[in-house]
Amino acid sequence: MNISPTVQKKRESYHHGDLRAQLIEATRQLVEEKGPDRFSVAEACRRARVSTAAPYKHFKDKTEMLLEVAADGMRRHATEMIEVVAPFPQGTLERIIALGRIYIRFAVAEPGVFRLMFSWADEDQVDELLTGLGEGTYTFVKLEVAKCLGRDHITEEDERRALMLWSMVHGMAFLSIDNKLKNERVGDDLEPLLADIAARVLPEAKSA
Amino acid sequence: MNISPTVQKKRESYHHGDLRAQLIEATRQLVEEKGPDRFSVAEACRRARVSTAAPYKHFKDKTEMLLEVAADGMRRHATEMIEVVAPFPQGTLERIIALGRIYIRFAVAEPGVFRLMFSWADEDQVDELLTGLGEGTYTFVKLEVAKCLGRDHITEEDERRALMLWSMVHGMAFLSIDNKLKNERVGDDLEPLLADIAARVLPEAKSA
DNA sequence: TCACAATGTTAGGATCTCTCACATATGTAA
DNA sequence: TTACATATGTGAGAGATCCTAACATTGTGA
Repeated sequence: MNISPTVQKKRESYHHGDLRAQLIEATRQLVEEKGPDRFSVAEACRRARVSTAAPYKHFKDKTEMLLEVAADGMRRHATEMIEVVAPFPQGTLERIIALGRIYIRFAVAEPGVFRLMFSWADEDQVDELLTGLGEGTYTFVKLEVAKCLGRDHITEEDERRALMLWSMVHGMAFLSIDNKLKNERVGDDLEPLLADIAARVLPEAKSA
Repeated sequence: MNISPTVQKKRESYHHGDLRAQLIEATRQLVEEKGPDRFSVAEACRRARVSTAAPYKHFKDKTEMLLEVAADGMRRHATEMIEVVAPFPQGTLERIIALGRIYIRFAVAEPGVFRLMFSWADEDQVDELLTGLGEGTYTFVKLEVAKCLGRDHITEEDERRALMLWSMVHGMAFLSIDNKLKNERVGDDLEPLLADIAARVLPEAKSA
């Protein structure tokens, strides 16, 4: 088992120069390759070619390394969602559908990171940073829903509709990455399914 | 830290008598208390008052212990779902709503087991048993959907509708146990939300 | 320049999973 | 009942992990 060239780096000096960033990258790769549970600090160290004690100069513990990867995932996820609605006119179903599509695509493309972002029971340490990031993104979604219903501020009704949509794509994302949809080939039919769902939850919205 | 009385048992004989069952029960308890990731075989042994080598006479490895708990969860989950529709007439939305309610309640009541049942990336060993059990339950749900739409066998359209419903409750279950719904008090409003969702996905169904 | 902060390493403690050899109980056949 | 196989426990220990402590090397600001 040799080292991935994207992380490996011949080091002639005692100090590393860029260890923190390289450890995060190694962590992200390992979380994808092995899953968040099977990630080990020791293996990330091997990839970055440092001793197993080195990470503790940069991170409090293993959890903090994973947290960094999760937070980065949240930020990229949010960025993607904001970018993906841009081509479509405000208040249209197309924007909602695009959000759902990218949500599920992210989960399928990076299931390890997606799991870290959401399904993490690690109480206190995680909740501060991640829920902050998550709430920001969700507020953006709720505003999109509000605009579909002809408003420019979020009402309780908008929150109800947004929650239905979020639950649906979130559930579909997890069912996909947990391999529960073998017989219901969702990959092919995802697009019409998303459109159908969006229309059922937001029948009032105009459609382009 | 003392031992839970439900598992502890004074043992005067060399042999245990009921170790396998008690280990499974200890595993289930620990999965709930600490989460599936932080479960350790060693601690289950302490609770059952046996050496750390004892479990390997009954289980291949740690994964097999967890698998046993997950499979038991699947069976109980399925039983609950079958029982909960019984009071309502066939083909009514009430049955669908009852299914959604019990689905989410199970997740909230036993988040550790629920996570084991679904969010488990442990490839081969798991997929055989658990997906078998899961598919059985899902077929039952699909049949309920079909009956709501006036059929007694499952069509592609039924599968589409069932998938929407499953995704929605599955997503809501995970968002709940992952504590992502702090601001959207779902606990109180779950019932009307479920009814709303069911009506949107199955508008053709009669409602009692 | 030179003390000090930053960032590496080595060594080791505590814990964990799992295996191996051995101990003890239980059941079955003569 | 006795003898032996099988089932099920224990103790010891290999190998891996997370993390800390003490020490080594380098970069930097007064």
